[in-house]
Amino acid sequence: MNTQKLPGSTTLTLSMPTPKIKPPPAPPHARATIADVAREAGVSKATVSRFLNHRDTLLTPDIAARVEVAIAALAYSPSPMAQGLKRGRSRLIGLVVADVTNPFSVAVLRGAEKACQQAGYLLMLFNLGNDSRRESEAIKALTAYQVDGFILNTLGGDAGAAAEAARHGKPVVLVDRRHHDMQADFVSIDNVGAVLLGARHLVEAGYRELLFVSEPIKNVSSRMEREAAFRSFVSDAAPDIAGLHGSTFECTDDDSAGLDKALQSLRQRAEGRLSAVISSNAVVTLRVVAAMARLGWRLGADLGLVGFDETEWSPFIGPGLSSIAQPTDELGRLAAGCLIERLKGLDLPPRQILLSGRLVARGSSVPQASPVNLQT
Amino acid sequence: MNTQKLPGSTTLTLSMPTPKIKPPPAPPHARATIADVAREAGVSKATVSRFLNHRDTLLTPDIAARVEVAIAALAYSPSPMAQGLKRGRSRLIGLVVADVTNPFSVAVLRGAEKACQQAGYLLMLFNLGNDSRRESEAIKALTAYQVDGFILNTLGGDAGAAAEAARHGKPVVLVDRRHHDMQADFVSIDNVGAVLLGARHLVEAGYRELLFVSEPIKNVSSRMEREAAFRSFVSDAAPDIAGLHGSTFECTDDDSAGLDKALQSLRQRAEGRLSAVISSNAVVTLRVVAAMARLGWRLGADLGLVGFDETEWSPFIGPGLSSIAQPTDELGRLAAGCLIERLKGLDLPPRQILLSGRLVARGSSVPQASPVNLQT
DNA sequence: TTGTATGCGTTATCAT
DNA sequence: ATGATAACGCATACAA
Repeated sequence: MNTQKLPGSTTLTLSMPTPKIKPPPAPPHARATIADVAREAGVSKATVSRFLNHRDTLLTPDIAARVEVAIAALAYSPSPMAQGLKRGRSRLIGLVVADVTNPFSVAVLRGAEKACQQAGYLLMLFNLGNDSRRESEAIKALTAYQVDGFILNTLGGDAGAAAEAARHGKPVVLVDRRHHDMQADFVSIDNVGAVLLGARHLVEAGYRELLFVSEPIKNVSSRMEREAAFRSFVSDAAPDIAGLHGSTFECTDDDSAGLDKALQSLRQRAEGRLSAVISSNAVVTLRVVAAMARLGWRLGADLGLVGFDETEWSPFIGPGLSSIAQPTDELGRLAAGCLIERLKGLDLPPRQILLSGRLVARGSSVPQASPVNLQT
Repeated sequence: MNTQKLPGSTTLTLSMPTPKIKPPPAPPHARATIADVAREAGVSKATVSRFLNHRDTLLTPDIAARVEVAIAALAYSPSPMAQGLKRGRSRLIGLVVADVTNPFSVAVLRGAEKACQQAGYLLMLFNLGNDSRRESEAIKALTAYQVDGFILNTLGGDAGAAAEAARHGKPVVLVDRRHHDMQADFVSIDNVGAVLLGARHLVEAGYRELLFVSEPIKNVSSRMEREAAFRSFVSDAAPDIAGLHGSTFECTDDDSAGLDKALQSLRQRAEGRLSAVISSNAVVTLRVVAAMARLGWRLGADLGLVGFDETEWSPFIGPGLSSIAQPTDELGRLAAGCLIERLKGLDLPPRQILLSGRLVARGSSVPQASPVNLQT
């Protein structure tokens, strides 16, 4: 043990009493490893590991104490990477979002992130930028990182992608948009109820010619459900309400002219009856508002409007935007909560959690010409 | 090799011709490892690894081809976890955000996420929820995961935290808020220029009694810079402009009464001169708008307003909100870009990248009583 | 109760 | 040019 070769060390002898040949006392600012702690505490790595993971299996108080101080002294914390490699799980949760631009997504993100943090999970974010083709890419990248589970708020176009994740045994929770027959928890607003809330409100306010404006339905479940709910509301209620009529319109990002035309023909159809729009989310709402600005129409008076998603700016658009508020924070929290329960071992058939929306009535749904300055 | 013990396998012999004892051909849906590929291609793990990482060191075309098909056949992709453990880097970037609620943060996040994705990095998100005490917690959690670098948009109150990250050799880029004398790249809007843009615009429009409204300045650099810029604009310009006067106000989340009072005393001070507000970000802008709604004042006519941050809803608040647009997407992209350059080995002294803002003039900064309906 | 040894999936340092 | 092998930091089955 004495005459070992120390690479790169000449045998110059200084006035050091005991040469103390221990391996270089750890490079200045590298993270301490479990081995360092073990050495410091004079125990084996296994003991340290047990102290960390199985505090139930009794250790000698003496030893436990030594390990504890060593850990504190070295500011040791285990490497999640190594743990992940060994355990197969990572305390990471993958969050895939269709579009971070959408206020709804951000709000959900916010709730989910908070819940994850509290449970000691970190979030890996993947934004699709509304490009559904990248969905499977996202899942792949995230599974590569051994995320323990997924929160998905995607178009679900590439159903296979998410399904594969589930097949790998990773729990998945879908938010707002359900994928076709997937084994996964699902957290969403009660779309049927929410649409009813908005539609009834408009009818009660006196509007009769209704238009449901949505982003391209494609196969997005929430859009389909909302549109279907609107349609059936109209056909159910029409017999009882004189002059009630409804139609729908899909509005793309780049075709503002099309939207203008749709709104004009709406009022034309109305022939004196009051007409109104239900918009399927905040992005669409803003498009409708922009169209009305172009047309020089007044919210409420010339055209009623109730939009999905309550935002901080809803109160301040024109006479105030009436909206159908979603409990976004709660949705995010619940989604994360579901996932974490599963990760803790909960084994139940897929659940559906439907939260109800809340109507926030403002000036955009009152037909009487309203004073045009701001009001809360 | 024949009579080895297969744990849990009785020696029952079926009509299988060749027993083909190879280790269970991989549990159905586990990810393929480099060993699987090696076996499939009939080469060593080392060769596969070289094929992946050192395509420059020539491999026999024959072998390379075999490896290639094996990889494709098994849909193999390396485990970032294992790579991280071995290499010490993870292709992960930590993004710490003071407040995901702030539209500015989200916009930056969006730009950064895109750039990272393109460069093959994934984003780990940590939201502080405006709780600066959790800053070091965030850094710690993220370093634990071996993130290769940080993008920080935080209060910087806990300067030590970020500094420590830098000390660990991890590159750091600060967005919008610089920390006290930290060795890090810094990406931001040119605050002085931006404030000038807004202030000059208001003065040109005829406003004379100016109020700068900000969130609590604390030690946040961007808030300090903006406030200072406002102050020096006023003192510089006052000699040349009759009746010009300016003051500042810090507005907290919960004290709407205080804001109301501040605005009222502003108009009182004005004594007939036109008064206006510059707000330091979108959150504050909304607070000011809310206050004006409470007071029943008209934007532009009763009080001028120019706010930092252009949003999708800016055009539709009252007569349109005049704003100082920040190139948020670009800021995010640049931040990520800086970081990735560093990760590629670039070794330069810390850079400062300042982008200039753009004034978007709308109705909220024209004093003439404007038609109250929406206009773009 | 504690220590020893092995393996998780990679990469890198040796040989060959 | 390719193959065996030893880490990386940790958890665990097994031995003591």
